[in-house]
Amino acid sequence: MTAPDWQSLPDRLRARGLRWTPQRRVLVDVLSRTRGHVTGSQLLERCRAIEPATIPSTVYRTLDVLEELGMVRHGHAADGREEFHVLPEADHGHLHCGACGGSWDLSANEADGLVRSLRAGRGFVVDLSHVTIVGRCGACCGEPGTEGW
Amino acid sequence: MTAPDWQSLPDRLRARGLRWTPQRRVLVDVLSRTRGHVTGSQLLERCRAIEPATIPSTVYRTLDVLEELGMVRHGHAADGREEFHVLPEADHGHLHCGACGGSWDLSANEADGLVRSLRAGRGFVVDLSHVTIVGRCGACCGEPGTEGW
DNA sequence: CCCACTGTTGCAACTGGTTGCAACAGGATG
DNA sequence: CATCCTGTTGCAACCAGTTGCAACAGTGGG
Ligand SMILES: [Mn+2]
Ligand SMILES: [Mn+2]
Ligand SMILES: [Zn+2]
Ligand SMILES: [Zn+2]
Repeated sequence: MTAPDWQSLPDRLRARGLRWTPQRRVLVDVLSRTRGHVTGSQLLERCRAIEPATIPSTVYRTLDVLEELGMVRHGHAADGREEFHVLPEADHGHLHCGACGGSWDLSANEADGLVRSLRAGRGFVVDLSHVTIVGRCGACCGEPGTEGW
Repeated sequence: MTAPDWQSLPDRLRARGLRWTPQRRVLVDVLSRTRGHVTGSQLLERCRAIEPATIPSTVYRTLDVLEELGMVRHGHAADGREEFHVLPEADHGHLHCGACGGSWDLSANEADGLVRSLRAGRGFVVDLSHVTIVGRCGACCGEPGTEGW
């Protein structure tokens, strides 16, 4: 969970027998200026702003590579679509309100109870960055709401 | 969370101004013989086994209607795809091992700590049927594994 | 039994994303 | 600088699922 080192990325790719290509340069450029959550299609869009010839499959395949290298991490939004986190955020999960669409981070601290009890009771190790809890936020709780869960 | 009453479904639809159609009959027939989790495309497949002319959008739209009536409930598998639960199972979440692909139910009991603390700390009410915790199961935990999270 | 109202269907276009494959191009080597 | 190896790209087909819309068909009322 250390800060992403974009400068050394080309060398780390080559060290693994992988390559530093113009297409990867564009995506890394976009990512290095991105904070928080982004979907694949948003990243594609931003790459196309720089290089209109960008191909979807290339972007998605490169994201896979970058995830293996630990440069990004994906989770799933409430609708199940992949959402990428650019490091170096602390590992965290998400809360999502199905009524108002709001989204909040779930700190390792808050998830600690669950994480501990699953580890103790089952030996199951939780991937916190993949945890998305859907429900209804405090503000929406009393109100008649969209059943978009 | 009571047992699904497929017999009275036609009347309950009509009572809401909705209709009991041949297409819905096929899907309900399939659902009434289904236990556990199913994806939409699996249901489509099974409907087509009975009525080959079955149209995808009709199935998915009908599932939405049935979910509003409480006959099914959807969650999201580890890859984010929708997965339907046919009642009358107790409300529960899921654990999914990213290494071996295994899947286990997460009882309300086990999730209680998290549910309570989110309610207390934030007023957030968790939709347990939508909770899918991804990670690594006890068996896979030591072993070198697929990073399919 | 027929009518009219309106919910539902079929269809076609579209979205986001994935896959197999042949052509291409990093980059290590000499 | 030329060569070769193999990772990567572009493309086209495909997959699961969604949407807008015109035609269709349950259903309750007369
Ligand atoms: Mn959902
Ligand atoms: Mn995932
Ligand atoms: Zn809310
Ligand atoms: Zn496992």
